[in-house]
Amino acid sequence: MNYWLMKSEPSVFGIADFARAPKRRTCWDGVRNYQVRNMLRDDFAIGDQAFFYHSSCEQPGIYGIVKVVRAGYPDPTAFDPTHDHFDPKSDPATPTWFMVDVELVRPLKQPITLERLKANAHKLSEMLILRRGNRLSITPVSAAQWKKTLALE
DNA sequence: GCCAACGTTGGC
DNA sequence: GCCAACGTTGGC
Repeated sequence: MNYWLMKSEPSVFGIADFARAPKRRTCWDGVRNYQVRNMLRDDFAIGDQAFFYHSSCEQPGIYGIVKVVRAGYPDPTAFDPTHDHFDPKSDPATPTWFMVDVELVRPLKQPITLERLKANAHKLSEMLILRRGNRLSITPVSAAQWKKTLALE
C-alpha cells in the first residue's frame, strides 16, 4: 500500500466540493505531466491513501485524507475536443493520459498548513512537497512521512 | 542531442 | 502581480 499527496486548487475542486460529491468520490482527471501520469498508470493501487492538498490559495495545506477506489485507467477528457484538457496528439487506441478514482475518507479536523509542514520539515525528512521548486501535482509520501504528518493534525 | 524560448505552477 | 523553478517544444 502506497501513500501520496495530491494537489488541487480549491477554486476548481476543494475539500467542500469533495464532501458534496456523490459517494464522496471523484475521478482525478486532467493530469498532463508524464511523471505524474506514470504514477497514476503504474503505481496507484486500490486502497492507497493520499493527503488532499489545497494549492494556489490563501491557506495552502493538507485538508483531507482520500483513498484510491479505482486504479489507473484512460482519462477520457484527453479525447474530448470540447474539453480544456483535450490533447489532440493522444489516441484512444493507445491512451497517453490516465486517471484514478478517489474517495474522501475524511476532512481533517483542522488543516495542516504548508507553514506548519515547513516548521516541522526536520521531522518530515524532506517531504517532496516541501522541496524547493517542486511542481508535480502528485508526489509519493513514505509511510514514516505519512505518520509524522498526520500526527500534526 | 543540444539548448533557447516559452508556458505553467504555485508560494508569496 | 511577481518571479523562481522546471517541463515542454522545436529549430538546428
